[in-house]
Amino acid sequence: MERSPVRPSRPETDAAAPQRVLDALRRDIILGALRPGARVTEAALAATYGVSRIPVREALRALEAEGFVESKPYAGSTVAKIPLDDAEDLFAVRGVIEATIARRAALRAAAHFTGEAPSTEWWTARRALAAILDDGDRAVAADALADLPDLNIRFHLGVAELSGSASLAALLRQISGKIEWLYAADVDNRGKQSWGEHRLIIAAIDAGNADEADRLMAGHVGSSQRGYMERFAAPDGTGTGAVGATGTDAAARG
Amino acid sequence: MERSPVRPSRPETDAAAPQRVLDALRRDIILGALRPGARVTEAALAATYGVSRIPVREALRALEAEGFVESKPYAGSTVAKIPLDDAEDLFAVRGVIEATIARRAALRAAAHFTGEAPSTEWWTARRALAAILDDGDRAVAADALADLPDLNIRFHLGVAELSGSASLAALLRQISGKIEWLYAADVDNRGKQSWGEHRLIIAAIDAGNADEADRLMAGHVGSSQRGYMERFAAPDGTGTGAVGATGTDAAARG
DNA sequence: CGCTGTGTTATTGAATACAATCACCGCTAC
DNA sequence: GTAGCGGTGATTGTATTCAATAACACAGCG
Repeated sequence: MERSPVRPSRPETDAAAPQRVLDALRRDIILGALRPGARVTEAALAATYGVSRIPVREALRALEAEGFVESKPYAGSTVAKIPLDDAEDLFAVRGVIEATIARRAALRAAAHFTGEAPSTEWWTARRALAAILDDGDRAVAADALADLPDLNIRFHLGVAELSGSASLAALLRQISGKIEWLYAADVDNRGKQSWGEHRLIIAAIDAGNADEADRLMAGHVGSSQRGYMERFAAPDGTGTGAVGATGTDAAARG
Repeated sequence: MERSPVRPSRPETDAAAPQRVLDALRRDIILGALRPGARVTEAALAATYGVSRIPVREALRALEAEGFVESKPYAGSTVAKIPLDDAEDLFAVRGVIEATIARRAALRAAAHFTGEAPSTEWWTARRALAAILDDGDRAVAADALADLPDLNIRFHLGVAELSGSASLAALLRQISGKIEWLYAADVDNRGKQSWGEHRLIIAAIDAGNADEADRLMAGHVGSSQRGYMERFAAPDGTGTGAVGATGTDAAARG
């Protein structure tokens, strides 16, 4: 059957395609299936995921903005270098961002005690957080440690949504991707003892105790940082171990 | 009227087109030419800039990642709401990021005293910074205050490059865009007295004095924050003025 | 008179087609 | 033997075209 003369194809719109490719690619990079320096060509990815190059392009550009790939015009994209040197600084900044988020979430909860009605988005975020906490507890009980990294990210992003600050949530999203990348570079998770701290943080937020939420979250991130530093022990001498004035300030405050 | 059968056009590749559209759009949003809530359609922008919808798409997606526009599938893009409520938190986080950057830049300079040779990129960044400082001084002398906001951004991003931390530089880039947006929402610059502090910061960095660089940069951002807060004085009561434990901690440290 | 359902329109999403550039390889000259 | 150089292939960048969805207006009905 001949086709109509000016219709060489039939574009099938699938608005979720770029998101799928983006998530899959980012997971592959963070988990190490794609090593730093590896070339990622649009055509290959398009064939892999069964879509055209256009959605693949979108995903690659998003990953470039997130810092996971590097692109040069007409020269293609490669997986970026893992920011190992930035580890301590990233933890320090993350500590401040997360503590600020926790504080703000608690202030928002406190406002609910003084008569202000919780918004719909707040309830949605709070319910999602409860589900995440339950899932994490189940995973800990079943020793399904492989599920914890993903749940951990979702917990922290959930708190960010609870805080209502889109700007801080965006910053956290950007930085936590990098940190998960650091972790997955050698080990896949930092054990389950830190999961228990999550309920304490949520309790402080629910109670509207801003100082306590700030302090607990800072300590939570700080112990995470210490666990990382003990494991990888800064083989290079770029001042690590002495740079900690800001870092420990943020992590050990309170 | 039939057209030539298989050649309806001739794509002219211009790899810089998305960047041009991105920069122009972001400037229009930050400077207020495009108000929050305004609809931005791909076709209109394509006509405006004389390119196809594809580069416009790329620019819009990048702006979405940066938080300046919001998009819904098949529904179009609108300019996002100015994050006024996040102002204090954004300043707090920016203070920590910038102080960390200054500290790291100073540590890098200190390494040069102990025998490590400066890299080519370091020299390039240092030279660019010197030029920016001179340009700013000239602008201050000529009372060309309109040039200061742009020079200010370039100064801070230049220090980020000097620090050598691509991750922190990316975070700063994201957050400083938001802060400039806040400023430009009502006033265009915060005067010229703060420009003089820049040379002091660079002097501390060049001397390799990490604590001093950290302290000066934190104070610099802190006074910027205080200037903003005095001007806009939180008309809404979202806890502003009491949220400052983290904020003032980062801003007034030292 | 208000509301709902439907048709229309405008706008985005994706697939294909073509142009421009870069990287690599072999070749030639010294 | 090595450095410089041109050709060739591969890959990205953009323009056009068609499909699908959302927003909107209007007519019909309660």
